Amino acid sequence: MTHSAVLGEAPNETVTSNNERSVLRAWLRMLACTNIIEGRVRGALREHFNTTLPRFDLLAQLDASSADAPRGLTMSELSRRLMVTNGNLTGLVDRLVREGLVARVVSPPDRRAQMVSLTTAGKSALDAMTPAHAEWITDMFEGLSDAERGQLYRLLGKLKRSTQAAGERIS
Amino acid sequence: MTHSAVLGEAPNETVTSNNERSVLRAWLRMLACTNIIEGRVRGALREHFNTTLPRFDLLAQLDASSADAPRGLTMSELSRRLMVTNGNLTGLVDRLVREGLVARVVSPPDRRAQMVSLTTAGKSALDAMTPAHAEWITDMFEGLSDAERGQLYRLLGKLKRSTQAAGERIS
DNA sequence: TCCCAATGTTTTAGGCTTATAATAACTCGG
DNA sequence: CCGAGTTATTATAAGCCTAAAACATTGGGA
Repeated sequence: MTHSAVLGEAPNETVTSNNERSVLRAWLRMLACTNIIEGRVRGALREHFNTTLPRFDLLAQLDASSADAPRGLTMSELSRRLMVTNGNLTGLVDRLVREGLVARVVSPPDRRAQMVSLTTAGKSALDAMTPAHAEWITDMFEGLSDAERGQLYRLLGKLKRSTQAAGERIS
Repeated sequence: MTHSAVLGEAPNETVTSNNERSVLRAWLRMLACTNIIEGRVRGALREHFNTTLPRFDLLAQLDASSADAPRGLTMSELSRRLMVTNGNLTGLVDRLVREGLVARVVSPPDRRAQMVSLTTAGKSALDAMTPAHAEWITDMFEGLSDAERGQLYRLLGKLKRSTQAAGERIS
């Protein structure tokens, strides 16, 4: 922790502080890692199961919610949990219904709402994909020890809280 | 903004190892952080500069390459550096040309190739955005100390190498 | 009862992204 | 010099994603 880091940079030609540079370096590396891993998962889902990451995520979310909500989730609740817009979900669910993996039925008590749920075929498809998905990720993290994974997890937790704090400073 | 934080559930404890769970936890948290930060940057670029992240990235890449390649980059070279497909770049450059931020001219020595370069307006637009962009990122990393940022950077470097090793195991 | 604000969903317009196919221009061996 | 293979780019088709507007239904007062 040098003086310059605390007190600000000497008046060089550079406007960018060391502080800022170290942040940008870390961010760009994190972005690169995420994109590599996500890209591999997308490619593997396509190659092995002929599907896409958003579809897998949707099926996984429905399955995870099945204890909580055995009759399924509404479009709005699903879009909240998947952190995507309602409009996006409309098309995504359309395609999964067409493939027979999810069912969408009007909710009797509120005819505006649609209950979306996994079909038997959807559950089977998900069960086939889940172990492979876990294996792909595990394989890509193989170079990190258990301790390092824990350290990464802890740091990312701190980063997540930091981003939330930053969000509140704006709002 | 996909890949919901759902997969950490282990409905079958006997199959999913602790090892695998710790990997999935770390991965989902990293994905969450990246999506949060990237989403904020996208929103801020749109709100403050009425532009998008891919366009900003393209301008930044051209600027970063200007020492290396003062006449600009070809479409293929640009797509390699931005890690997107050629077809993607065609539309992206189209829009930036329409906005007057980049120029695209046929390369005299090889009439198949297009040299893409920043216009004066493009350079000005980039210069206006760059400090704000750095500030947004810095703000979101504020909760991490210098040492923690370094630690994160180091761990991510190891992760990146790990993913590359995993890629070679497949190929 | 009827209106209207709130809520749930879809539509629309625009942009990003990929894989694959098509087109254009270059290079080089014969 | 000419055709085959290679390389650079664009076109196409499909899907993902968002914001904003439109549409549909509900529920609670006046």
